[in-house]
Amino acid sequence: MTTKSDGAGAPIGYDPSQFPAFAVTVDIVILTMSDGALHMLLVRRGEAPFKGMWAIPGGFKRPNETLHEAARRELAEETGVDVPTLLTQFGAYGDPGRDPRINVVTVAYLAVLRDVGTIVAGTDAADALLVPVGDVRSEKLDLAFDHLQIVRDAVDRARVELEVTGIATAFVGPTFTLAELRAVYEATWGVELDAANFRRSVVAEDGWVIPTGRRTQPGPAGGRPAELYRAGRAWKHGGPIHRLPRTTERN
Amino acid sequence: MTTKSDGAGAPIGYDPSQFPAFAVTVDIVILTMSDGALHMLLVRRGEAPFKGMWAIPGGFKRPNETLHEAARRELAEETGVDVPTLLTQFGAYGDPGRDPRINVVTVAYLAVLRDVGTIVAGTDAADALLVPVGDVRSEKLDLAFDHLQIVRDAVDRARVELEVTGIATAFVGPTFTLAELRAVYEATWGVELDAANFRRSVVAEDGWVIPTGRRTQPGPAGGRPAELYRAGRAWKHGGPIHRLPRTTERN
DNA sequence: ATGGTTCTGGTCGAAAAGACAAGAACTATT
DNA sequence: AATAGTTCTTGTCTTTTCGACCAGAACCAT
Repeated sequence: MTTKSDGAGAPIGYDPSQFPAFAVTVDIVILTMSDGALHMLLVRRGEAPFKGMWAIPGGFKRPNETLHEAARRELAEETGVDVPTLLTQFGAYGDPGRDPRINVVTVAYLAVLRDVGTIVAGTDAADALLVPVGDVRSEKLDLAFDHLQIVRDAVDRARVELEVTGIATAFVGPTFTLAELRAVYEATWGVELDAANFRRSVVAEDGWVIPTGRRTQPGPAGGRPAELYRAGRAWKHGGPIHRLPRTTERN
Repeated sequence: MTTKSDGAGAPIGYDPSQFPAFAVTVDIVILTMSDGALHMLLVRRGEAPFKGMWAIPGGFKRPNETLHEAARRELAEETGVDVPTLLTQFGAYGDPGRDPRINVVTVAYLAVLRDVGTIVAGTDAADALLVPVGDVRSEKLDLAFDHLQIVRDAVDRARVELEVTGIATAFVGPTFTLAELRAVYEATWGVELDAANFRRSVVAEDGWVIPTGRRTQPGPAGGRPAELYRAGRAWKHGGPIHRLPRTTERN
């Protein structure tokens, strides 16, 4: 049994055989926009348990690295992408039996990326797949372990982050139209926003987006060419809150 | 080394000797209001390392319990308090060397409680102390391990929760005045709010607080007796956002 | 030219935020 | 008892923001 003699936060007078041993892993949920819908990256498991099922990329934490470094390393190893700052830790999962063989506690990270092509480049493409998040959340796609719960939490967190910080610009390219940016909000929230009001709300926030002066080519259906913007400073936690305009009934 | 052959989220074909072993602990930051200021509960370490220093209560996770259960159990063991729903996980910490002896990954929880008397009752009072959070954050009080960082993150999280959910009512008693509730916001945010506007903002939010019809005894300085309220439904994550009124320049 | 589509800017009413004044209900002091 | 000081509550006013909707601008297709 554990020593609870002094009530301190960490074990006292322990030796390595006195506490239950756990494996610690990190899992990374990669979100990205594709075809106007929110997608995420999955990998297929090649061995038991859950052989053949889809899972979130991840792996063991090593003793000589931080959790954040482990997540960054695993992501780089499996996808070839280096995302130093965009990794956000959003939860730890340690239910007994979540891995049928050993005791595993996993720490989950969230990354929002814009370019899908460079993501799958570094890994075996046959084992990696970009799927709509909606298919995962609606259980049209079964995930290994408790990864469904992890994905749900990841999307919830992404919504909050989207509202509080400025990571929405991480979803789009280095230069983007406000319609693309609006699509990110609409896809993650499942709502429809007024284009005019969204524009004002975004532009009014000082330094959020910076106009480049250039314009896009209109789509095949025509339409007025949209102005191109680039991302301003991306706010960290604790920055001012950016509320996105709500939409109400319309007639 | 770890197998990264298939790029799946958890180890494949492993056996218990194939992955680095970690101890997993849970730490609980207990926040409460006392004398109009935000306080937190600390325990004193009786043995090395960090002997004699203050630390957050916590302890080992067991293999047959969830992280949440572990936090709840450790909190009950050390403080005699049972808080089934108010425990919020807010971070995992696993930097190498954060415990000088073994590899420890800790999962941190946040609890906001109202009644201090019942908290310290269940434990050895000599080892437990309620201190102002300000003293910890300003490093007037040294904490063991990386607990200072954990406390800082806890308060940051509490502020967000306060703004997004209705847990502010968890800080105050079962029945409270709006001035007490306002003090919670002012203490955690370090701002001053207009009493009249705060009242409206809180009462307008439907079901947030419920008037009891009774009144308080005025303080020694007199003053009009305040109406007593009790907490309405406490909103969970995903509920409507309650913005607290901002205060601007005054002259 | 004409109609359809998409982005941009303008306006207008409703709602909310914030400042401030005034009243209400108490205690303490003279 | 009258008065002053304190604290909570209510009222009102101005300013800002939100959300809806319309009209124009700039493109495509036929």
